[in-house]
Amino acid sequence: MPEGHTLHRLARDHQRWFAGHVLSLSSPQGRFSEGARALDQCELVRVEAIGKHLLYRFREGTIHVHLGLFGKFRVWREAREPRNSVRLRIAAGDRWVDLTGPTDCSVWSDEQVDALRQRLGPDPLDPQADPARFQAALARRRRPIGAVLLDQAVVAGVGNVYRAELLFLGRLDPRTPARDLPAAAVDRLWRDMVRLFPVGVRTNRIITTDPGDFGKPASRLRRDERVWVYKRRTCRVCDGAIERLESGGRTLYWCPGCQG
DNA sequence: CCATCATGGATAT
DNA sequence: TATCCCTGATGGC
Repeated sequence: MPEGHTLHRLARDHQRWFAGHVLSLSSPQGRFSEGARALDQCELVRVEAIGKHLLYRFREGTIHVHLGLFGKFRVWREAREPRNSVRLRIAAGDRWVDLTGPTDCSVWSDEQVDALRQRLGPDPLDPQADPARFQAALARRRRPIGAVLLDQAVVAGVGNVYRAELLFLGRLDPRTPARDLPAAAVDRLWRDMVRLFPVGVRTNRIITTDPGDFGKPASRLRRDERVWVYKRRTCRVCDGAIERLESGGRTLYWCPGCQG
């Protein structure tokens, strides 16, 4: 789940449930006890997402959460004992939210938040994002586009599923050096992100196909129907075999017949 | 029961 | 490029 859309969806939900409320914070697992205590019973001002990062802003400080590969939130509508692995529990009114397995959950200063903004590339889910920064970053890199799309300093929020899908939609060979891409291809990558990420936020799933093609609503699509290549065996377009390629340290799925 | 794998990323070399 | 960290689901024995 945790590519950029997941974090933006969480920010939206948690903003709705918790902003303006005084929160009860705890760390049943114990590894965030100090931070939870520091901000316990403070009023949450707002929740925001930047790329794959989640920020809970209080007047007294900010809680930064990065889910990594394993992080997960679970939501309850009635009180219940948290499992032992819960790093952070947030409670207010009749909502209980438990966070397990994050790469990071810590209290940040405003300076640290600024530094994060500095080091991340433009986030296609941010209405203010500047596509020129994305174009410029690609023009500077000779590494393969497949690896470059995972670099959060180039564009914030893309993960292993979206990168495979974006490359397929653009019919791009993942091994192409980023700076060799024609302007039209770079343009298309950005436009596809701006088009698809909000679908991810809305549905809380990565969907890059057109549900209409299957004659059913997005919520009813099977997993292999929601994507063009990721973890698929055959290509929807040419029926050729989908191949796996190690790229940027992760497994990239692509169709050699269609891409390139 | 245990090994493997996963939508991520920091750090060491 | 390799190693490590975070957790949980799954499949083989």
